[in-house]
Amino acid sequence: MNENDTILIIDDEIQIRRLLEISLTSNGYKTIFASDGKEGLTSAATHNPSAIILDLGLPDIDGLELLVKLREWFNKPIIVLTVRNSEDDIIYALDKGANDYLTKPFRSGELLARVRTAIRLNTEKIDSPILEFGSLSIDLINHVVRKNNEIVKLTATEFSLLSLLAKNQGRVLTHQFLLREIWGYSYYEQTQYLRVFIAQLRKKIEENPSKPELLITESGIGYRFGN
Amino acid sequence: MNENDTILIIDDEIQIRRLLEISLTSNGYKTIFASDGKEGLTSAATHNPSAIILDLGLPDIDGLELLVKLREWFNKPIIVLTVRNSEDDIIYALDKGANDYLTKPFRSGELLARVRTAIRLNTEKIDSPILEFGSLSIDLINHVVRKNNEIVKLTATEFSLLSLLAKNQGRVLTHQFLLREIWGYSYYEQTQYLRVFIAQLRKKIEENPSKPELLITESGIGYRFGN
DNA sequence: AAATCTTTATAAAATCTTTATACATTCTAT
DNA sequence: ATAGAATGTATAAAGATTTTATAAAGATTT
Repeated sequence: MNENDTILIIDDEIQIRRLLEISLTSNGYKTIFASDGKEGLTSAATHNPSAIILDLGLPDIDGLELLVKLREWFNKPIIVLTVRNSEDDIIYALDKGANDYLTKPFRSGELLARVRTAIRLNTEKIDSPILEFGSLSIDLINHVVRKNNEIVKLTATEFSLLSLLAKNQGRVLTHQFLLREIWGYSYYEQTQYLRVFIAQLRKKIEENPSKPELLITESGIGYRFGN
Repeated sequence: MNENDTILIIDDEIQIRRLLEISLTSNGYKTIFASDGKEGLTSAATHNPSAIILDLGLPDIDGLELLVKLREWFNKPIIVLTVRNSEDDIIYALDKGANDYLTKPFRSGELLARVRTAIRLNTEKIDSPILEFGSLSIDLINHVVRKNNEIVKLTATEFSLLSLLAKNQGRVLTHQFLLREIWGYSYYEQTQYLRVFIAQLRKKIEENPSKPELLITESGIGYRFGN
């Protein structure tokens, strides 16, 4: 379930960090910590966590500013956890892209439930468990791809790439986006990786790999799955 | 924006209903009310609201039961709004599919922000801005252009030019402006580029490329999309 | 040792730029 | 008012550049 979910905590209070670490790790999450805004930004970029818990009172920049900066590219849940209880802050944070807003002191069971909810809402509309496209089926939960009911053997990277494209069927995903999502934040220039893996996928899932009907090239932009 | 969003309020307290009605309608939402669980279920089914605000203390059945029943088929946001403040209730409600949980008394600005957030999170990945012009559609986010529902393959530059013109439908954009926006600041004299690309676009999207109806020439000035 | 991922090399394809040419429109001098 | 010049436009096509597909070698991981 949440075995691979990493939560980034951006907060400089030692006690809060301890508390969060205990309750999150004992519920199967991995945790990373950042104690100021700058560290938070780079950590989000390098680790690509499944969610961020963000304090607003940071030593270097205001948490709401950081929220806005993160939202320029970070599309996973951001849960604000802060002592600031003014309605203005709450409204501002939610309207700037926060998924939830909790005030300290907080109850750790509730926080956990809200983390679960945020992650669930973020993934459920994408992850219908089995995607079907003609004779191709992609089982996202069991990591199994079938073509004409026969299992196609894909490597981990091939599967990630295929499922990311398939989940966004009909949409052009840019080279940058694909590279950042699958290889990591700093790999956005390694376009060649994509070409190699797209070619491998086409060999495995296309009826006629030289005339692809599923994995479509958008020259100069990226790739698209299906129409 | 939220002009067509209808919110169903399932709550039997008159004062809460009045308060919610005022703040929601004055922010552009339509409201429907149900005062017990049974009415709530049928109302959700018949009106298919964009979100539900659910009180847990209902006269006929427990709100958490109703939540579970609703979630069997209702996939839009459900925001629980209740006096019940026990952590168990909060965790249970969130894990059973509530999108948010607010306790009474509540601040109406915050409630509105949470409603906005819930609706945004529910829809943001599903629909993207699509420009429609007769049989032509331009999906700006997914970078897909369709004519009579068939995908028109455009190059990156062609797409930029078309979407820039279409976003400014009816407005004349000068040669200089178009060249600077798409090719770069110093390209403002390369009017010939525009002619070449406009001609290519007309071949791809006009019914009759020699009598353009979408990409209109404004001689000596620039080009215009549509009327 | 086998499988997978990364990197390099190269040919092919697609796209963009530039040139050439024909057509259309506006302006000007008679 | 009209011939002719000047300006603006459409389009095809050649040339240059960028992007892509693919195989295969090297590195890394399992």
